[in-house]
Amino acid sequence: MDYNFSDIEKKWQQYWEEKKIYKTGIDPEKAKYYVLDMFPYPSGAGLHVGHPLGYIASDIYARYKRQKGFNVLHPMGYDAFGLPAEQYAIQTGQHPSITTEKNIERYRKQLDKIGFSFDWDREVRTCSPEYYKWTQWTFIQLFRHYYDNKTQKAEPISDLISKFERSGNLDVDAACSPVPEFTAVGWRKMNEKEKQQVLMKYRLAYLSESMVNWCPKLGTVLANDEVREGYSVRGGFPVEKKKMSQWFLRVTAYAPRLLNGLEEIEWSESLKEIQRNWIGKSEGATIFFKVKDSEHKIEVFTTRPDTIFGSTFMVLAPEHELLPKISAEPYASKVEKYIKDSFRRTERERMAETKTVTGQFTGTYCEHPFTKKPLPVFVADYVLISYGTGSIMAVPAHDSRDYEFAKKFDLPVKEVVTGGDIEQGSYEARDGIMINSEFINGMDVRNAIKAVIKKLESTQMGKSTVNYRIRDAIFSRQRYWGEPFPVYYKDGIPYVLDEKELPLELPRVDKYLPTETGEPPLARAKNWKTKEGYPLDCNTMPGFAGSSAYYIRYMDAQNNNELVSKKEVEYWKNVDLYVGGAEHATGHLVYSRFWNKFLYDIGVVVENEPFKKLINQGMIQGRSNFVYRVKNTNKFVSYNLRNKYDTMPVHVDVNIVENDILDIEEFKKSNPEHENAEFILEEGKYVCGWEVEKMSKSYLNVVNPDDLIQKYGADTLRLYEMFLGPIEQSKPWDDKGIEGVFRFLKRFWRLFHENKGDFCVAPETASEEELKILHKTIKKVSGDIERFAFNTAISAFMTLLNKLYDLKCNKKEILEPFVILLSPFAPHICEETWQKLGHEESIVFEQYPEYDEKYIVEELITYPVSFNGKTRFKMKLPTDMDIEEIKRNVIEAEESQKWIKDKKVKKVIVVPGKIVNVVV
RNA sequence: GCGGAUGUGGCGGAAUUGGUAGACGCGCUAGACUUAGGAUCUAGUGCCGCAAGGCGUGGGGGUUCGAGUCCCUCCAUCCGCACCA
Repeated sequence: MDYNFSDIEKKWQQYWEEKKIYKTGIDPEKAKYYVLDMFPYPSGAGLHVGHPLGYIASDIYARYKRQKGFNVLHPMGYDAFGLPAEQYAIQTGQHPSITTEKNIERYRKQLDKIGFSFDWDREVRTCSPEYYKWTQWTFIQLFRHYYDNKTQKAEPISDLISKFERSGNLDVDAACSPVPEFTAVGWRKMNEKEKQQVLMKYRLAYLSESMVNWCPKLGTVLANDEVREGYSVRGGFPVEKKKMSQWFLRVTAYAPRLLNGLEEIEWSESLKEIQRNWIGKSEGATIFFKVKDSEHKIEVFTTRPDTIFGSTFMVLAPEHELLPKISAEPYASKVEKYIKDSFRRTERERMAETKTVTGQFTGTYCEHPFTKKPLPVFVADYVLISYGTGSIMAVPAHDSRDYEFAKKFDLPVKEVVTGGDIEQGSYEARDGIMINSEFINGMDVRNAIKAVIKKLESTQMGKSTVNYRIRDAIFSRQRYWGEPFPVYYKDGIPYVLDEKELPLELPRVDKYLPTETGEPPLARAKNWKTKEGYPLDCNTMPGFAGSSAYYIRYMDAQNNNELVSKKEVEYWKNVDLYVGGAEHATGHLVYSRFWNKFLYDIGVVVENEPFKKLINQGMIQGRSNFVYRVKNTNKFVSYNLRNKYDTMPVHVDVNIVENDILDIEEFKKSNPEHENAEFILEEGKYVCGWEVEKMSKSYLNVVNPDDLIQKYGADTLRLYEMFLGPIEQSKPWDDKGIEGVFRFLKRFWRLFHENKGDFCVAPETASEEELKILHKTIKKVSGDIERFAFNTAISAFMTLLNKLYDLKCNKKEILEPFVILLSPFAPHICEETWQKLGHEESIVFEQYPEYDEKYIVEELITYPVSFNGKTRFKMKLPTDMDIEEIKRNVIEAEESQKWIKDKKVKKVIVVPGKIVNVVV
């Protein structure tokens, strides 16, 4: 009987589903293990061969862990809110939920065919009200909490109010937006609106006016990582700056914990480094510069307080709020013009001109905190409002941008650290001795920094400061297809709905576009207000809202009363293994860590970090094929002959090319235009060229898993995707080679069947040699799975199978463990053979074989013998032979004489069990 | 500019701690079986050389009895971030 993969796979997929094999629940007898994949956005294009790569890896690991006796939680769901469905809705008028539903159905069918071990009873969809009820619920909690720097955690706003009533905000050390100081009396004097405005500065979800990336074409605000070079990443529309009222999440409050938390999780160093850079901690000092003849102070942040005596001017960002207040005539109007111009310039223009320095004197001077000398104040767009305080003390001698600026505006350059040549350029290194710097002269940079900070603090002109690059996340989107905010406005003041009102469901609208007045689509909804008649917020939440806590919801997906019950979360805790793409390094993986830490603070979850171990699977790129059309003809010339003609490369569908050889007949059929095409062949074949590109429909290089499953079966697909190479490496997809693993499975099948095709395994006891190779494979494969080296595990299976063929071994004693070992990789064929071996239970919970050390050790070791580091021959010696004896044996060996000859043996190095090296 | 990753046969890749470089697979070559084969099996396959042998892990240098692996330096490719004070 042949290996009929399609019958076998259908049979077992049905069996698993009917018996609910993968259904999981709390089992206090077993240790839990939570394996999670990043859930997909169900796009209209369906899965391509790159998507399942990570899912296959995690599925193998989940199956392995089950057989190792763990209670494995392995769920799947859909990140179903998103722009493509909304765009489609705009074009067709069809509600996005319909398209989304359809796409999900297709994804599910494709996923099912690959044979994953998901517990589908726990499925979540971010767009279903039962799910987003809890996204909204969490938002309400964020609104009702602030971050206390003393306790280093989120605390209820009600506590903050009692503090205000007791002593105002003087003793409060909290993460907040700039807020004036007030006393208890001051607090009590405020009216409701004023109180709410103050509280808003403290909330972890807060409303704030801010400069945002406004995309008029999309009618929406974009996050910084959604804008590239002044254009929207999706759609490529121009983006401009605009002041808008937006919801924010105070992610910055958690910056230190987000940074420190990285120490305790097993993520790749490179990914942690990306997060560290994103959080961007820098230590330095805040220094206040008094503005001459004014009450105002300019606050700057610097990492080099030691260079303070080298500061010769000040620069503010164009957006800086002090500018209009301090600019003095006759410069004020010029400053105003400069600000306007810089706003008009798009990000792209500003970036294109990084070489040209621009700026404008404000007519105002600051006082140097130590020398009391006047420093001119400039506005220039090389200073960014979003970093630090939006203002700097310029030290041209020791900062290259300040240096350029000083040269252009003819400002003094004062050297304060030795080591450079300020005629040539700035000297930025931290090596050198302080000069021209009064009380810090002669110190090195490190000590000078300490001394300056000490002095600043004692004179109250500054303080030691830690600054973070990370910014609060803008949380409003002016779109339809997202979670509505559970927020209403009373007298223009935002209040959150009571939890009982949740979910606040998306209303129907006539169109999925902004209104004519530029309001978000929800403003089109009739009756978009509370029962009491207060208007509801018209924004929706961004994509990361729904994906920030989905891993928690899986633990208790059906629970309608809580985000997650105590019982469930105390059992499942957090994700042990998370598998997904590295493109989420700064988005999703920062936000969900933030989200989790907040939920931890308010006692909903029990772990500080959501994802203990994380594996980034590499991207599967496309491998495009080309044919070469002779210009202005219908003639195509084979790859290696193309230079003899004037040709043009044309993409050709990779599905009609095999090993770069074009299927000419299929090519002719593919397009009426090609029906009469002529071909110039080499050696009777048409060879195509190739290139690595993104996998995309337009490049005709999309490989669909369904087609491969049809041709080879899911088990082959699973094996091949893993066999391709290390999981973390990006690589182009290439079908060539899939035959190899297919052949392996066919050979595996035949091992259990006689020539006639009947199932047949031998009952005899296995030989020493057979047990040896089996146990070595057990050791190798389990080790490889533990370190996610699935490609080498598959090699080990192939080696074992080849060896069993050599030994003509089809003994049950060997084959049974073999089937279990292979089952996480190729579950269908293994269930089938397992059943044929006489087992009634599914192999899914069969105990994973353990290796026995006694079969691993060898009595004889083949030593490679080298002379001066070059291997010359091999020699079998007993494992337990002592070093001196090995030396004697090697030197006296016949083959050695040839290499020693008349030379003197200087030294013999023996590494027991490894190698012998003779130095002559 | 800064940061990260990668570089090994015709191809995908292996070598987990400095110890036989090229496991395993593809492809290719030759042969066997078969009505046939895009099935299966056997043998071979890093490069140069008839051979003995020599050369080989992006280039150059170093440490070591011994380097794909460690150090220095240069080059190439890919991916992040980008006026970060």
